[in-house]
Amino acid sequence: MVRLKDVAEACGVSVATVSRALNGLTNENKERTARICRTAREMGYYPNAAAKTLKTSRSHNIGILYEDLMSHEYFSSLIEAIRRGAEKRGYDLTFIRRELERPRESYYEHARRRNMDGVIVIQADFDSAGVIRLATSSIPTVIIDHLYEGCDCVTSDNRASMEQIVARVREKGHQRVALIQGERGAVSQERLAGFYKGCAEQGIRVPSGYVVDGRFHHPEDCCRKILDLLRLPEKPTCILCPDDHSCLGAIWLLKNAGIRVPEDVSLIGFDGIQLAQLMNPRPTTYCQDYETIAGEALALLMDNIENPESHVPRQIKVPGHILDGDTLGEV
Amino acid sequence: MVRLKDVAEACGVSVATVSRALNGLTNENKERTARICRTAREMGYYPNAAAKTLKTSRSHNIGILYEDLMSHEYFSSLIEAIRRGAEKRGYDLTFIRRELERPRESYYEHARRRNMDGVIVIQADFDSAGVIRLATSSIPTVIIDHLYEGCDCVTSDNRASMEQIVARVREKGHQRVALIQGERGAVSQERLAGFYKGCAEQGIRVPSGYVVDGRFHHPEDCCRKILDLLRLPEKPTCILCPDDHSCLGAIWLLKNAGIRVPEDVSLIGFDGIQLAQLMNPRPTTYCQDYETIAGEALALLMDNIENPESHVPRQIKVPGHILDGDTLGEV
DNA sequence: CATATCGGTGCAAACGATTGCAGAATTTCA
DNA sequence: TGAAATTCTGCAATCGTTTGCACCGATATG
Repeated sequence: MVRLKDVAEACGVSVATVSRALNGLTNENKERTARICRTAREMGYYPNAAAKTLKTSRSHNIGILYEDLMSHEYFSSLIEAIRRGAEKRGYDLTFIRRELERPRESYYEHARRRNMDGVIVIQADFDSAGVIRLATSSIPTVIIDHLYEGCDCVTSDNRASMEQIVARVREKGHQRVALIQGERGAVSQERLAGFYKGCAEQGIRVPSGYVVDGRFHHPEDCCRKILDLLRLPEKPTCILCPDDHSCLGAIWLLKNAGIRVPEDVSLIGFDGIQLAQLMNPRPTTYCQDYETIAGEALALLMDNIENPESHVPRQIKVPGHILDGDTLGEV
Repeated sequence: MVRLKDVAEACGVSVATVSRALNGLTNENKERTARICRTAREMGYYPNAAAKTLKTSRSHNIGILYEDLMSHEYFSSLIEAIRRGAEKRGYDLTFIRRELERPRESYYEHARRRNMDGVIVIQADFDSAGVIRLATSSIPTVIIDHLYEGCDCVTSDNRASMEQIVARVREKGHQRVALIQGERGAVSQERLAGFYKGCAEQGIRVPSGYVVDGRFHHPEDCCRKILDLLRLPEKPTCILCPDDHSCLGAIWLLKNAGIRVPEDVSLIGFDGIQLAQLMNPRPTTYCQDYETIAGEALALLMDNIENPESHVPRQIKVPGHILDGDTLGEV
């Protein structure tokens, strides 16, 4: 391995000079500096990240925290977008280990041990001690899809999304609209608020029993809740599902019960996963703009990393858009 | 940050002693050792990975290389499986940057700079100089879904998979079976060989023009090739697609041409992605066992990392299985 | 009792980079 | 031309670990 020292010897200067030349802490156009850079390149020199990190306590490495579900397209697309952004800014991405695996190492400790400059939380149990510890620690952290007080957060504009969806549903003539929520949390709260607001604006009455608790990414649960809703005396004509995966799974499962979508009931998804566009029926859904979400998250993180003193935590809401499919019928 | 030195002072011993105590290089049961470990824990000590790496030149970090397509379920599932395995063995995973982004940093240099102990190549242009450089370097490398001479490789048993598929297709009565290949490469070669062997065994004649070049993960291309095949004077009744994504996309696109699957033509996919099971029709496909693929890849990598001298490169073929769906009809 | 053995300990030198400091070289300006 | 100002350079300390070496006390052996 070629060290700074080797380059220094080859050039007949000190390591300090080489270090400064390579890092541009000296006049670029000076002939000697140029020669050093060229020699370094020729010798195949590249800096040792560990040494650099040790000395500067900056690793140019950021942690990605998610607990499972990476194989869901929404999350993997998000990670991919983050990766592209991080690359562009000269950062690498390392997965944070799940706490389960290493008994005594918390997320926080892992991030510290690896000298991570910051962490982006993609998907986790936001009520768990581990995540809270991380979010309230001195390590710059950005949370996606949840809201913590005093912490950088990026989410889709869940409230507005619901208002838009309700408006679209109303356009199609629906008067009886139900909502299946995902797990309790900031996202669900926002969506619920948007749902009520949208219904109020559209003059849609929401009978009790039209808003039910459910789970994200859980087709069976979603299907069960749909069947429950359809057994109500005054049954809904359109049901909003927590996400595309639940929605699509539910459609599949409903077939067994002889229920067709959208003929018997309209369904709306959430996320806008690509592959779903190859489905039959294609879900009508709300596309989250994960490119922008990733970009905003990185921007916040970079600001926090680079200006830790002046950085003020923000909560950013990213708008998405409705994608029309086949699961929302006319009434 | 708590350093070894702090623990040493608190215990009234030298840093060397603490280091040895924590790393178990001394008699565990000794009372003093136990006390040091306890104190370290109480003080919230955890080792600094950068310092450790610098000194030992082992980072316990492995690189993941893929160039795009992470949002495809097959790849994200594979990465997830690798992550779980790596975690269990005490390793972290870091993405290798695409060469495009940083003009002068190659995959090899990135891996070296970050002191990566090894690299797993998930998906890449296997003919590119960068990947070859990496695979032939001194950095332990495992390739998934390709074969390099003298390098650890793990793939599905592509040859056998095709034989099985052809047998299943024959069972359903098909006599005219065509194959759309993915990009040229080891995987396609193996599948082609398996296809011919399977056809020979089943007594299926393969007219010229029944084997066409195509692309992986490219629905439009796949659809075009299918239409071409269906224009042949003696048109096939069953077509094997390069992968599920192409197959599903093609089904969707074929609708526009008024072609129904499996009524007008049977299609077979490859990969066995989960979400496809919620589709209509569900693809009949070959499930790759990515848990096992990930496990084998890690096992090879670990062996290479830990016994670089005695390690001999191997090529492992992992069997999968056929998943029956709706796209293979009876003739 | 003297000597060899042995486990445990501390000292100090690495690993490969960055950076404050002081002095050398260069430039600026009178 | 000479002094002051400015830029560049090398020295050496440092980041937090690991580890070879020498040493020490305790135990085993003759």
